[in-house]
Amino acid sequence: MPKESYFEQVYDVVRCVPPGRVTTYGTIASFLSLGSARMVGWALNHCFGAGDVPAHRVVNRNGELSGRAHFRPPSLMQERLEAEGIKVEDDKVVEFDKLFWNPADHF
DNA sequence: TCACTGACAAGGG
DNA sequence: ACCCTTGCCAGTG
Repeated sequence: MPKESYFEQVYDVVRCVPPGRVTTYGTIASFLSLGSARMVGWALNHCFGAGDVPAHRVVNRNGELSGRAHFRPPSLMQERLEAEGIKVEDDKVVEFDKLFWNPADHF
C-alpha cells in the first residue's frame, strides 16, 4: 500500500496534535483541503487498529466530545483528556478556545 | 456501477 | 436563541 488513503492523511494530522491540546473535524478537513468534516469523523471511526491515533483530541466545533460513544468504555475519551490536563464538563472541553490547536499554525 | 453511510459544519426559519 | 435542513466526499456492499 504505497499510497496513503484519506484515513492515513487524517491520522497523520491527529498524531501531530500535541498533548493537552484539541482540534476539530472541520479544521482537519480544511487543512487537508480534502474531504469534509463528516469524513474526518468517519475516518477516525476506523482508526481503532490503525496505530496510536489520539482520536480523543478531536472534537466537534462546539468543543463537545461527540465521539465519546465510539470509545470503550465511552468515558475513555474524557479520561484521556483529563489525563493530559484538559478539563471536561458535561461532555464538553473547558476553555476549548484556549486549548484549540490549529495544524496550519504549526505549519 | 449505483446507492447508502458517517465521531460534522453552516445556514435558514 | 433553538431546531431543522442541506452540503460535504471517500469507502463499502
